[in-house]
Amino acid sequence: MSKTTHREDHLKALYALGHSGNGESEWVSTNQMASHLGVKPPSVTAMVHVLTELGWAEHRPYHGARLTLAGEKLALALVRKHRLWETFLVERLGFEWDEVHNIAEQLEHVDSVALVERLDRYLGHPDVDPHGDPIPKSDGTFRNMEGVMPLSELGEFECAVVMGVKANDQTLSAMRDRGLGLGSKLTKNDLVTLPQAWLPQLMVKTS
Amino acid sequence: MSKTTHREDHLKALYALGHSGNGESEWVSTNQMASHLGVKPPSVTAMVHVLTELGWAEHRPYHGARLTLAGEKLALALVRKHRLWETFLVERLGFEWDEVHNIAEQLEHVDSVALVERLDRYLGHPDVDPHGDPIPKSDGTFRNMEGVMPLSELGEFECAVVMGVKANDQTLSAMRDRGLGLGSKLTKNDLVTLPQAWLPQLMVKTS
DNA sequence: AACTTTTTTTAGTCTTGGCTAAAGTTGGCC
DNA sequence: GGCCAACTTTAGCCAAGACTAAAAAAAGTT
Repeated sequence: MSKTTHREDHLKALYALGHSGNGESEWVSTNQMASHLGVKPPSVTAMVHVLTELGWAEHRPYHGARLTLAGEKLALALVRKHRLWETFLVERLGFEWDEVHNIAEQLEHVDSVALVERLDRYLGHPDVDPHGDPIPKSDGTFRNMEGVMPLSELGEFECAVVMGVKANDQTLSAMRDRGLGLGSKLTKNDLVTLPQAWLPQLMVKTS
Repeated sequence: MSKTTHREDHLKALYALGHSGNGESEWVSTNQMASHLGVKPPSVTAMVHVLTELGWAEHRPYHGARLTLAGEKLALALVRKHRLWETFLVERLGFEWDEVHNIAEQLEHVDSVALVERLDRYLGHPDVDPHGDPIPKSDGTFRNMEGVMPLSELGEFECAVVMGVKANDQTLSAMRDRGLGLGSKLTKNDLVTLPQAWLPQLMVKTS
């Protein structure tokens, strides 16, 4: 493992264990991190010192560590890469959802901004990965999922905007051929004229 | 870099420098390998000892190293992965063929047999990568490249087709600017108008 | 409040791969 | 054939990250 990969793994552990979902980054004990990473506590202590030196984490000796804002941004970028790759592996290569974690773990450490952005575009800017976990955007924010739902579940509406597409290669290509893409505006009429199979795949929001 | 990645890099160097095209694995000096890998000669010596220990290379002190049959198999698997990823990056993600080498260099070290096989299938079992270099099959064999030679060695001809390009990223980019790519048709006239340095780099076949 | 247990950090060692400097080989040239 | 230059290996050191064992701090118990 490269120096970078090691640091990234510890950042991810801090994020995974310290992100209780409510948005606050919590203090994480070195023991927790050690068992999460499959490593002994002293190794974690050493790496936490490094992360602190880099300004990515803060450390209260004997109490634990937590990410700084900078560290959290980096962690989110990793989560983004991981979930995009998982999406690719399942939706494009046909892996089962339970086979992809280890592979994505390796792919997420590939260093290329252009690659991530192109992969994101290729996959149709998915909001969630195959496990249903949300995929952070490049700026570290999550897509606001409020009001976004499959076209099939939308009740009455005047005009809806395509916010995401969950479909395979072939379907995406067919959609593109019909001029459908992110940001496309749909009207009631489309509910009838579009292939019915697409309705659950088109994630939309009323506008 | 992981232990494995290091070994793989040295295997690849041995393959790249010792494969003169005619099929025989030649002796490669540690100096050559060192400058190819961007490392000092003593580091190469040390790794060559490791590869020898693993049965992947043989070493004649003060003369050089070369791959064993086992080493060559491993090297071919790496070349296969590298070229499949390059193909994916160009054909699916829309990268230009001069942008993909460094990214593929990282991707090729991802360890998963299933991933390579699925990627191969996803891409339609391609015979050559975006540079026109043949992609080894999983059994280590190549597509038939008979009749393909550098433009510089082509005698009389009416029309030739570009089957491959052996050039660095900069040159590739310059070629692309001139509209040159795989499948481009060349005529006698191009022998004069193209930069002379490109003639040995353009692998062509008469048609 | 003192003692014990648990957790965390520090100290010191190992491995792997890098480097420089020095010693050893090879090979060309007079 | 001997000498010099170039190349290669060996020797010895550094860095990073893992580990074990021991010391230090925190927390729980009576």
